[in-house]
Amino acid sequence: MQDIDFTIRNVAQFEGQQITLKGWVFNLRSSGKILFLIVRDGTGFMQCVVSKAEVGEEAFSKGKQLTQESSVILKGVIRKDARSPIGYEMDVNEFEIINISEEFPIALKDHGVGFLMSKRHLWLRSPKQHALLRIRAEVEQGIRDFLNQEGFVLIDSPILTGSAAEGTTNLFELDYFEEKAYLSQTGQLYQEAAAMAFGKVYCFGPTFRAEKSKTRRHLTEFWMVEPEMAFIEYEDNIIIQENLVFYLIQRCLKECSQELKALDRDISKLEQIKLPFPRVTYKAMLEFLNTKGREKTWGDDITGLDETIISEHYEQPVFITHLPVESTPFYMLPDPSNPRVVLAADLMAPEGYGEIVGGSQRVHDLNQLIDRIREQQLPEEIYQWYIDLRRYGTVPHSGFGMGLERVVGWIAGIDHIREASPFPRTIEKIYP
RNA sequence: UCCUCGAUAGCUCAAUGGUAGAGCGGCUGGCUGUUAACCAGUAGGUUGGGGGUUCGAGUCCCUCUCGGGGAGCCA
Repeated sequence: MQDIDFTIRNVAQFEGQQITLKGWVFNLRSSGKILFLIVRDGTGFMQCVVSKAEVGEEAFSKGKQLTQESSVILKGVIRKDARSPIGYEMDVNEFEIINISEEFPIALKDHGVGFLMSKRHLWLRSPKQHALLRIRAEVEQGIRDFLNQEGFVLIDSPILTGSAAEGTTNLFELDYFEEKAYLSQTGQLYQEAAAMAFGKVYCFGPTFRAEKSKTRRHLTEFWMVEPEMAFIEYEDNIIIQENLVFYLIQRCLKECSQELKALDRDISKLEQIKLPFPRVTYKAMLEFLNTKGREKTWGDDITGLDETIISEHYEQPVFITHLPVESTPFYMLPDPSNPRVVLAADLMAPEGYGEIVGGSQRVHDLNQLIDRIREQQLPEEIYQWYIDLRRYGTVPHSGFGMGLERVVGWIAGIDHIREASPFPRTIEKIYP
């Protein structure tokens, strides 16, 4: 029964034992009498040695027919070997070929990203992509574990919505039984409703933006976690955010060291992250940007280039706080002590990665909310249910949204977030 | 939507306006310690589509299509 449990990831437990390995030939080299197979089983990569002396003439010549990505079942003994990157190899004494793979399109050499994305269904098998998506899985699980420990309840927001949440960004429109509906760009407003029922809640799922963005930071479909907390105000909201981000870094350093190594990530950059994260007001950040040659005045957006400048300057994630009221969504609460700004903060990851979290305290006063909706000339009718939340036992509350692919991209140290998604959707990529 | 760069063998790329090539991958053979192995041989092309200039276009011009990078906007 023991060999059923064998995986390359826990190979060390099987030294000296006869095991069965089921997997795929990642690469192979052969000579007249010895065949080296690098086999992957989904958990890792390991070299397996087939020698003619061990398996016999007939089996050996059969083995020489193997190609890259052929599927095999190998039986053999695990042996410690200093030459192996994982410290162990397998001496094969018996093998079965499930399928001789046709010529695999992705050779073991450099390819262009356009080609690799067109073969995304096959590219997932490559070591770096494999490592990246394992890190994504760890981050996702980490987010759930952290929030559950903190007493949050998962309340899924709908993906099909009848109205735009923020009114500004482009939505994917679709026909909903002869009415217009949209793919959700945020679950936040629904989370506010849920927070009034459960206290601390979150949603975690795909969101959609039909903006024609073509940058390393954008996807048209991306995953976002959106916690929302009743009775939590601006300050505590920020503390939860930095604790979550810090937790995710620590967790990946601990659980994904192999993956980070496979990606050549400089983990010292992650190891030096410490709490609390610095906070800089929007106003002070404009002054900083102007010392870097930007010409920013009050009300200007912090653009992608600005984000790069900021996040290359700071070694820690940094909050940009007290954003100008005129350029922020209607639901953000103006600062009672300075109505020109809102009690909101965006979190910038270091090393040039830019914004990963955006959060704010929400407007909870009925009349103030109606005023802000009117100021921004939004269609009041469709927000009636949201306005209702301020009629029936309204309380101060706060929340934030964190982009999964951006966090994964930063932790993994990749240069474009599309690789942090198994099947990324970008402006011109819907297949495969 | 705009700016910019690009499209040549399966892939990554080369080729001054003058006979389309290399490396990798494939195939055949050789090799008992290779880590994207190495050595020898071999097959593989409507140079993205259309139009134009020219004695002659992969190369110059126009246009369309597709793709990379970036802007705006945002997580």
